[in-house]
Amino acid sequence: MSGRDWRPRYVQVAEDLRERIASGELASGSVLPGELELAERYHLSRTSVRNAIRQLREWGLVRVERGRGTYVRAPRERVTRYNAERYQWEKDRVRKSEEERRSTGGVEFDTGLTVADLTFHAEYGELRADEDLAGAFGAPVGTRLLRRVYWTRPGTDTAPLSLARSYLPYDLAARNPELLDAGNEPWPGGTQHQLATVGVEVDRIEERVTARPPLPDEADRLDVEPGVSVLAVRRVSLDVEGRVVEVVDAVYPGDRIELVYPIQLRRWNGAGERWS
Amino acid sequence: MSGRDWRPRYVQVAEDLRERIASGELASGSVLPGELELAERYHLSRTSVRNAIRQLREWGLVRVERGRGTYVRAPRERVTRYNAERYQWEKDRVRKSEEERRSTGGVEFDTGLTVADLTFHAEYGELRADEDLAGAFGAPVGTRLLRRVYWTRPGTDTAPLSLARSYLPYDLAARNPELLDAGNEPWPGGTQHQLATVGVEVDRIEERVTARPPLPDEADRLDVEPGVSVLAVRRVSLDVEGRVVEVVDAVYPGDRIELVYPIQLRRWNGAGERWS
DNA sequence: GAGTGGTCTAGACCACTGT
DNA sequence: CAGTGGTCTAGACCACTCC
Repeated sequence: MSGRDWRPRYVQVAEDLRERIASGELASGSVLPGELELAERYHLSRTSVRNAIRQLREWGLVRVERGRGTYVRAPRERVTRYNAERYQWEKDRVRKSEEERRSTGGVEFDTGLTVADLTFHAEYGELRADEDLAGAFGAPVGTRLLRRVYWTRPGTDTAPLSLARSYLPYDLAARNPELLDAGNEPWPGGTQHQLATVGVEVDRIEERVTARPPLPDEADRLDVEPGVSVLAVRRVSLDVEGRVVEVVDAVYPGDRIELVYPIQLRRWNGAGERWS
Repeated sequence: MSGRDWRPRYVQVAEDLRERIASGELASGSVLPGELELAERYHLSRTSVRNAIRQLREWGLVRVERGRGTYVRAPRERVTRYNAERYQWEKDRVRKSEEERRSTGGVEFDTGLTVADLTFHAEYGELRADEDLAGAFGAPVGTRLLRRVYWTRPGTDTAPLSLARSYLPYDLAARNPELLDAGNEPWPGGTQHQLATVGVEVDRIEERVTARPPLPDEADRLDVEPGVSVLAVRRVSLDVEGRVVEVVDAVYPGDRIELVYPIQLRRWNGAGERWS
């Protein structure tokens, strides 16, 4: 370094380590030197080194494991989700044969993987709508809901790609008792097919996207460092009569997922140069 | 507290302060006691108190100002952006009179505010496409681009709602020299009208949404604490011939913005109960 | 038992803000 | 000037992992 560097020392250390990771000197998967050793090397206290490491965690560059060490993360490839196309694809699939439906699920749509490569988890439960959910359903507080929790991940990876809480009106789901049994998951054809078995055609889906730091349990399950961001998506499905038939709160690791939304505008159709 | 609380002390302090803020005991806008005083009150070291305050910052509950103090944030109302409707509305407006266009801009569409209530900033510059932008435009690296930086905020608030970098192919923009002059901003009618003056009809817009921690300068400008998340949106506009006519990289404070995307599915149209 | 990261202490000096 | 938050030190004890 030539001249003074006025940034705090711990920022300089973080920068230095960042460069070493980027250059491959610290290969992904390898262990960083222990905090005491880093402190010695950089002539700093352990506290300052820890501050530097906190930066690296927030940047998503390292993963810290208690009692073991600090590891360089594999550069994460982003998975791109085309939700609009995906839901249409799921809807089209509802009317295909069970065999066809069984062969692929929604995650494969994103990743190209087959069912065998995926770890899938589902938990079912019951719930009374709180104010928030009641508002989403346009139903009274206390309405009985079927609550389902999912997480999916590519079998090769250790990191789930999504964590989703789905809510269905209990009375609606109960029309087909099979829908109340978590043992039937993964359901061939997905939620839209499940809804179809009780006579519901999904017509319109609205996604509300926000970003926030992960809650502690989400950080665990999605394997994101606390301090990294997650995308929180609330997905509301409406049937052809405009009734809310499902509400999903999904959480994605912000650094591994990219959500793509296409917006088609109406054409002017040969109106020529009418602008002023 | 009854029984042992095994969480770290600083987490307990953060929780305690969180509850005091939620209950209104610490009103929004008010100053927290200094770190030394908090340390004394909780019988902790200043370091531990600082850890607690770091949590509150990540939760977006307090804002820290150096040399002044730590302030309780106003609970942030979320602004909801309906981008699909918004772009259609902007497109429709292209063919309205200049007077009509002049009266409202895009931000008002979201907030209901009028132009007078808004602070608007634009900077123009030139740029050669790097690999990333060249890929987005489907053009060679080094292609000349017009680069425009915007930020907007409600005049009453101190916090910008968005920070956007827009890129246009320079040769396209140069067909109307007025488009090269930042002095013409805010342009009545927005980008779609600007493009219309050089003969472009925008047909399709694609938004790619990700989440990440803010860069230091973004944290400054958007007034989010470092550690809080931002929504990063890349918006690509295509004209009726499928050419990329604009690329925008927009950043929104994740805790103040909600992006809504409607997804309309094709109807089955009286096909009846064909599911198996 | 040795090594790791997580928490915590009791100091210190600094730059910045207000009066 | 006094008070604030930002950085930094040189220790300490703990729970956890691995051998």
